[in-house]
Amino acid sequence: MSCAFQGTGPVPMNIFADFSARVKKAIETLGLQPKDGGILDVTRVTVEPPRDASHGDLATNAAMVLAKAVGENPRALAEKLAAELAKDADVAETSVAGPGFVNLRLAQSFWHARLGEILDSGTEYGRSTLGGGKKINVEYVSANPTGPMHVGHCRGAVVGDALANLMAFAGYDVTREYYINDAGAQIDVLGRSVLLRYREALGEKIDEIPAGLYPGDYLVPVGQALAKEFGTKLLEMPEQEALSIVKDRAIDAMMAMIRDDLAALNVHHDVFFSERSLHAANGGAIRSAINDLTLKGHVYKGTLPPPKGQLPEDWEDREQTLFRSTDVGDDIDRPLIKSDGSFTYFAADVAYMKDKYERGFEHLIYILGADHGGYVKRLEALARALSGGKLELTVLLCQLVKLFRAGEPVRMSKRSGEFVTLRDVIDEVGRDPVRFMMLYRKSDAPLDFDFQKVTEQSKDNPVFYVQYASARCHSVFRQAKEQFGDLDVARDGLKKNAHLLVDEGELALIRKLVEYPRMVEGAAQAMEPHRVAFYLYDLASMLHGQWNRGTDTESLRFLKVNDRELTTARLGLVQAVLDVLSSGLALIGAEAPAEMR
RNA sequence: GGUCCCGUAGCUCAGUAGGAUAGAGCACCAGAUUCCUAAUCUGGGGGUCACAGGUUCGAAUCCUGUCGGGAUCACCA
Repeated sequence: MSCAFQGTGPVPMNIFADFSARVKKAIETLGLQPKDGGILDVTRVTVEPPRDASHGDLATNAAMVLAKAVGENPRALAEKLAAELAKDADVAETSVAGPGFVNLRLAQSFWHARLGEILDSGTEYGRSTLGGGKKINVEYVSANPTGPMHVGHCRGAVVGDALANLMAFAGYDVTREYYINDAGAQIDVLGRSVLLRYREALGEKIDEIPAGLYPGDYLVPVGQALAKEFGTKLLEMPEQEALSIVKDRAIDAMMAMIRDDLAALNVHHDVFFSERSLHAANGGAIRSAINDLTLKGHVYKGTLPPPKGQLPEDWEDREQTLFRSTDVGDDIDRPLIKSDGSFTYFAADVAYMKDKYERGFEHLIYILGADHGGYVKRLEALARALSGGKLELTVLLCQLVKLFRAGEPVRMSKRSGEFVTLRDVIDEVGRDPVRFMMLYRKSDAPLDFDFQKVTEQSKDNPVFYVQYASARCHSVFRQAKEQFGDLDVARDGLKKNAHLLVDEGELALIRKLVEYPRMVEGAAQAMEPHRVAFYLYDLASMLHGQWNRGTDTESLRFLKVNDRELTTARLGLVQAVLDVLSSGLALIGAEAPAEMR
C-alpha cells in the first residue's frame, strides 16, 4: 500500500508535550507531597498556549490542579513552581496570573531553534508517532453501485479521506475501505433497468422507464455495451440467467464510474470490499459469522416487539433468528435471518465486521451520513459481541450539505432522477474548493455550500485565502531570485540567520508554526479533520498580516535588497510557512499552488 | 413515543479532551497601495454561550431536566 502520509520520518518536537515533561520534572524537584501520603497525581497537569498571547507563550494549570492534594494555596504553589521553571535556560520569563496559572515566556533563541527544525523537516514537520502504528480501518463513501455519485456522497468522501490522511500522518497504520453494496434488491432493480436499456440498444422502442426502475441516462451506454458484446443472445436465454450476466456487467460499469468520480475528487481507497463475496458459496461467510455469534451466546430464535409509536399497518409477529444486541448496549435486538430463511442486510454486516476484525484492525472508523444515525448502536453492539470489547469502533456522522447558488437553494428531485452529481460540482467549482469547504465545518454541523461563493477569488472565500498565502510565499521567492539573482535559498543557508528574526510579528508566526504538531495530534485524537482547515486559515491570516505590515513599515518587508542576511532569515520563515501550508493542504487533499491566476 | 445530533454576535460558524476578559468571517463604520500580487491589511461597535438546576478552585464545554430545530424508527438495502 502506498500512501504519502504513511511512513516514519523524523519525530518533530511537540513543544507542549516537551514542556509538560519539564513542568512535571520541576514538580518533582520541588518535592511536593500529597497530604494523604500517597503518590502525587500529575495526570491532569497540562501545558497549553494561553488564550491571550500577551500572557506568554505557554501556560500550565499545575498549581491549580495540585493545590488541593498538596494542601497549599494555588497561587503560593504557582509562585514556587514559577521560580523553579525560571531556572530553565529556554525560559525567559515566568509569571503567575489569575487563579494560579504559571505563564512562561520562552527565549527568542528557543523559537529560532524550532524554526531551524521546521526547515530541516520540511513538509514532514508535524508527523507524529502518536498512533504507534495501530491498525485502523476507515470505511467511507460506500455508495451503492447503482449510479453516479451525487453531491450527498461528497462530504463523507472528503471527510473520510482527510481523516485517513490525518490519522496516517499522526502515526496510525490506516486502511481506507469501501464497502460495495452489490447484493440485494437494489441490484435486481439495477439489473432490470439495464436489461431494458439493452433491449433499447437492440432497437426496441422504450417510451418510458417504468416506475421502480432507475431512469438515469447513465445506464444507456451499459445497455449499448451489452448489445455489442452479446447481440441478441441475452434475450434468448432464460431471464434469470441473463439477469445474472447483466447485473455483473452493470455493477462493474457503475463501480468504474464511481472510481472515476472519486479519482476526480482525489479520493483513493485501498480496499473495495464486495458484499456479494459474503453471500458467495451459499453464504458461507455469513453462516460462519452467525455461527460465531451463536457460540458466544448472542443469538436466539424469537419474535420482536412491534415498533413503538405508530404501529405499521401490516405488522405481524413472526419468528426470526435474532442477535441479542440488547445485551451489548443496543436498544432492540436485530434480525439476522428472515422468516423465509434468507439473510438480512445486517447479517452481511456481521460477516463484514468479523472479516475486518480478523484482518487485525484494532479500531474501526465509519463515516456515515446523518440519516444513518440509527445504525450506530447496532454497529457498536456488534463490535462488542464479536471481540468481547477489544475492538474499538467510532462512527462519524456527517450532517447534510445544502446547495445554494448565489444564496438561492438548488432544488433536486430524486423521483425524476435529476440530481446534482458529484462530477457536476467538481467540474463547476474545482476539486480543491470542494475539498476545503467540506472540511471548513465540523462534520456534525450542517453545511451550506454556495457554488458562487466557493469559486470567488476573494478573501471571503477561505479556500482562496489559504491558497493565496501559498502563492504569496512562492512569489516572495520569485522576487528574491529577481532582486538578488545569486541568493542561496537552500534550507541550510536560510536556517543560519534565524537569530535575526526579532520582530514580534515574525516570532508570532514561528509560534503558530510550532503549534502545528500539536494541532495534528489533537485533530487525530479527536478525529476532527476540520481543525486542519481552521488552523490553515489562521496561519494564512498571520502571513497576510505580516506581509501587509511591510507596506506600512518598509523595514519589515521580507526582501531587503541592502541586507542579504536579514533577507535570508526572513526567507527561512517564509519557507517554513510554505512547508506547513503545503503539509496541511495535503492533509486536506488540496494543492499548495505556486501562483494563482 | 424512543434514540441520535444541534442551539454561541444581526448572518455563517470556531472555541484546541474543564481554564484567565468567549473568538473569527460576513454585514456595518473609519482608514491603509509612488512599495515583494490591495486577489491583501489595520482599527471600531456588536453576547443572558436556548433555559433551569447540579458536579468543582474554575463550566460555552461534563451530568440531569425543560424548550426549540433536524435526522431516524422496518424481515428495506
